[in-house]
Formats: sequence, C-alpha cells, structure tokens
Amino acid sequence: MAKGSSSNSKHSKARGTVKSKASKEASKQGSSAKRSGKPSEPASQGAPASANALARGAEVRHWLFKSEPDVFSFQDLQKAAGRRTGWDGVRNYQARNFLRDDCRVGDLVVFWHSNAEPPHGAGLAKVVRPGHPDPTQFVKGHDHEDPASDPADPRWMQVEIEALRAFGKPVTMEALRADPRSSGMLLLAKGQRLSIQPLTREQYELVLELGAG
DNA sequence: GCCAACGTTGGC
DNA sequence: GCCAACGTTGGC
Repeated sequence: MAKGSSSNSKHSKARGTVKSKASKEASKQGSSAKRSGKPSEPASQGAPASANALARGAEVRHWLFKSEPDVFSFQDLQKAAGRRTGWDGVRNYQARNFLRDDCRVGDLVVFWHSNAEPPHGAGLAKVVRPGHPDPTQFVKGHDHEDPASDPADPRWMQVEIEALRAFGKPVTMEALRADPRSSGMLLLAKGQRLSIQPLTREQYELVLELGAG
C-alpha cells in the first residue's frame, strides 16, 4: 500500500497510505542529491539533519509511518495477507532516503493515522523487508506511477511492514504534547509533513505507554 | 473546509 | 540559479 499517499484520497487506491501521492516527479536538475548519488534530486530538506543522525546511530530503530486511514488503515494492515504490506507511494526524497538507507528488518513502526479525527497512533508494526523499489512507480496509470523513474535505477523505494498489534487506545497529539518526553518529536513540529519519521527510543516508549490499554 | 507550511516546477 | 506560481500535506 501506498502508504504514502495523499490526501486526495480519491486517487489513491493504492494501498498504502502514505499519503504522499502525488508525485509528479521531480526531477530535473537537482542539485543536491547527496547521499544517493544520483545526480539530480531535489534535496528535500525537511528533515533536520538531526533526524538523519538519529536514524543512523542506533541499533534498533523506531519509526513513525503516516497513513490516511481512509486510504489504508492499521486495520487494513491487520487484514492484509500475512498482515503485511509494501509501504508504497512515498514520493518525497527525504522519506525515500529513510526507507532506502535507514529502515532495517526488525525496526519498530508506530502506525500513525493522519487526516483522521483526531489524528492518532493506531498500532504497532515492524519492518520485515528492507528498502527495495516501490513497484507502483512503474505501473501505467497507477496513481503512484512515475514515468520519469528509470527501471534500471528506480527512484522510489518501499519497505514491507507487518502488523504487530493495535494500541489499546489511540495515541493523540494532545496526549503526546502533554508529556515532556515528546519534546523534539517531528510529528508535533509545526509544518512538519514528513511521512516517514525516526523516533528516539524515549519517544517510541512514550507512544507505547500512552497507547496502553 | 480552511489555510499555513512547504516542496516542486519552470520561466527567465 | 532565482523566484513566483502552483500543488500538496495535514492539523485544526
């Protein structure tokens, strides 16, 4: 599923949810692309360097993946074959880099329902397959198709995740903000739209605690 | 439904 | 390479 897709849900039929959809691709010149090597990618900035550093350091990492429940919910994941899905549809370079470079098998994932009323953490999942090309970028007519992506050098990546368990109660932003341990969470930062976010162990544990039934 | 924040596009 | 226009994200 697409997880990344966007809000327009209409289109995204995909499974995923991420809401990122759109994609038009970016393309052109970019300039910066640093990490990957490929020439041309816009550098997305968004995430603070500290987020990258955070993700790269620890052995077990913790993540927060956003998905619009109308597009693909945690319950959809629980009902999926093998309780698994490919997290397709991510069309943002920084999020892509996390999926490609930093997510490892065994990493734990907080499944966040964005564009929900209210937005909330819904459950826990784990990464079961590391970064690999997102097949939807090559599907003609698919909402997440990216005609500019070269099959010999795919632009967009996904990981597979598997549902572990739903939270006993939804974890809201309000509940997170009320605890000082949420300090620094990208999720709570104004204007932060990144759909794949690293969490510190402390932030992750706070989410679990707040979600305990 | 609004709209601020932000990323991308593309003319120049 | 700048930057205005445009499209998207996602909380509120």
